Amino acid sequence: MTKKSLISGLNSQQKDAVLHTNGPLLILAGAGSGKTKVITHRFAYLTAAEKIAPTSILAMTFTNKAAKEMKERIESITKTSTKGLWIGTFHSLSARILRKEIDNIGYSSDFCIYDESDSGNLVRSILKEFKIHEALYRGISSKISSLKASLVGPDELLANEDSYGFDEKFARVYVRYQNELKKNNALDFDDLIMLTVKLCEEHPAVLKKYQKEFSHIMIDEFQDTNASQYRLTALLAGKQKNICVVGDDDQSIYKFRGAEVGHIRNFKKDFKKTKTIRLEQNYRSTQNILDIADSIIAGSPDRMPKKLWTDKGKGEKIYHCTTINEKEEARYIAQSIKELYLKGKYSYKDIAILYRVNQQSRVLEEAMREVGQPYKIFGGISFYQRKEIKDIISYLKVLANPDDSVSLKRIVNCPPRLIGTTTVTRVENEARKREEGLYKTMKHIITNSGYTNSLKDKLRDFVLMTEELIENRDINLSELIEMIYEKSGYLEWVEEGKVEILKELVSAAEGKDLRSFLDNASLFSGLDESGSEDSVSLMTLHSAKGLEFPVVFLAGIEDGLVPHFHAIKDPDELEEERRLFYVGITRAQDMLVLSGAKKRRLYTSVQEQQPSRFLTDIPSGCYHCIEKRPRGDAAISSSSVKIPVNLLNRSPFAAGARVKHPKWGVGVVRDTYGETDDVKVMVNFPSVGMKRLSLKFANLEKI
DNA sequence: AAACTAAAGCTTTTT
DNA sequence: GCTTTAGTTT
Repeated sequence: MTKKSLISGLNSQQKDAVLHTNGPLLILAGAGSGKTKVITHRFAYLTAAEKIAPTSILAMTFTNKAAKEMKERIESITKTSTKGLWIGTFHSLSARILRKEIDNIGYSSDFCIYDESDSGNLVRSILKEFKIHEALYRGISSKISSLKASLVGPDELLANEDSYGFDEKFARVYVRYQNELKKNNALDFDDLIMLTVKLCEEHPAVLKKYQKEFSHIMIDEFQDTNASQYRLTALLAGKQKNICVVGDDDQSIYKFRGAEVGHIRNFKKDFKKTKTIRLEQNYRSTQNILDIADSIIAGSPDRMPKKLWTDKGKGEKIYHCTTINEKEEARYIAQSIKELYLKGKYSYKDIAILYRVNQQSRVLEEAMREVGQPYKIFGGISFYQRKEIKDIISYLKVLANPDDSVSLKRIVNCPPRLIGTTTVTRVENEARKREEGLYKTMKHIITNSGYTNSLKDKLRDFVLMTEELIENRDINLSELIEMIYEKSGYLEWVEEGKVEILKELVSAAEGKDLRSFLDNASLFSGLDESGSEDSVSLMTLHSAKGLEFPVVFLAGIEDGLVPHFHAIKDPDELEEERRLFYVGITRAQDMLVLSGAKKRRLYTSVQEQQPSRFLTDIPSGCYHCIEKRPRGDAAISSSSVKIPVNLLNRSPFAAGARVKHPKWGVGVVRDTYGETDDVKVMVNFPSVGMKRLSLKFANLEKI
């Protein structure tokens, strides 16, 4: 690609951003302003025009999805593969550095990576041993995580006994946790970053090497960086300071995970001579939507000034609908979606319902079923978090790294081998005495006297099986997994219905090697979401960040939900709620509908709800209010039988079917209704628009 | 080891 | 309210 064509499709600010290749660059990228386009074109420009080696550019994102999109778009611009380049998430790229260098700080390079549940289990077993109430493990895990995110390791905590709200008991757990991780040859998510920082700080030669290697650095979603990530980027940017950060302080919504919006707001102070570029042209939303968004975010203090604009025109009206309760709200949304769909302009995948808490999805889901609209809820448990998958992954982890006692404990009695808690505790005590891992201790027990025969027999069976599997750990991974299913008896033991997903795991492993497969299993939250079917998307406001939809419904715009009642006391958290609302609004391209209920059931009690306080920041006249009262038939419809969505679409002329009419040609069925002997369908024909037809008379042909 | 009962949760969650 | 999980029973 030529130099010129790389910048030809860009607006002037985007061009400036691409062309500024030396020194720190801060790109304030408003919602929908084409930031990925800028990053990818900048990457291509650096390599094509500035002759920077692609391997010398470090491009870090937060999510695998963002990394994947970045790679794909770079590939399509440069027409070259991005394989082996330094494009990826903070965690995966850090892991890559550590695999090479971690022996410098006394770890082994074949470490395994613990996900949240693995480290949670480790914390729990420590609490148990320390006789601390086990149910506290969640809070303790998250405290450990946030300390690590702030680069406060156990040593730092002990060295500053008077800070961080020091608690001796907690400190003991923390120290022990970190020691156990090391014994298990394991790193948790936060270690991946924290230890990379430690590596760089304690080994200047290593740091220098990577500073030299990465002549240019780009960071996406910079407003989401936590202290350790910020330190890492600052270290790597080093003297060359060819660091380009892209983000939007208005969209900072992850403070609760350690993200500090100050990193982007103070970037210019930390990096002298930073050039700042604002991307303010929005290519996503109508002016009406941007006006609402602006009136909300304008009330945010300390923000970096920005004003989004569009040449799209005013667009559709924006609505705010109030209903008597959350069920009516859900029904209103589902009904509106149905009407919208029947008008034929939008398909289901163009529509999203966004909400503050997952709990809200329940009523919305119910209403969608009642009205018979297809939907998909995002953000449930992912493939790799399912119990059966985690079990098998644990087998693999043990085979790759027998020191991993957390995974070992997970599989030792699964399927049941009569090695229950008493036996495990017995082995654990022995392991502590011998200062060895569980697996080594088991091996010791079966070959030495002083233990009962029944204990030895049970453990011997398990160890022999494991040894056999370890011997085979280098064979084709799919075959290895099938061998685990067979030798462990797992496949026979597991419930009928679960066999299918175990088969999926085998095919997911096809052609991969054990180590990288395990890294991916920990570092990836799920398999690729197959988003091909036409359905409405339901998700939280948080998960919607980075996405866009032609039509967006924001449900539960009430005080207590947006802003959430946990966030109302603290001004900083309240501001984050405002930004969250802003993120929700700016997901919409053409149509935006806000809704709220007067009464809402939250847990046990029914609460009187007030409209969100943020709504008062919107000038009157910017949106239209609707007061929805339940109609007389509401009671009847709520008691009507719920028809599963998949049954609704069984007829050959179900919604979504493509049909051919002798006169009007090909069209798409949008709805069916009427009795079985006189079924009527609504068909959208591109030539003539929506038509109501009776199947009896219209000579429709399914194609 | 399955099956039951009691109890504790409960904001958001990129890795 | 409802779901998940820990603990107890058989």
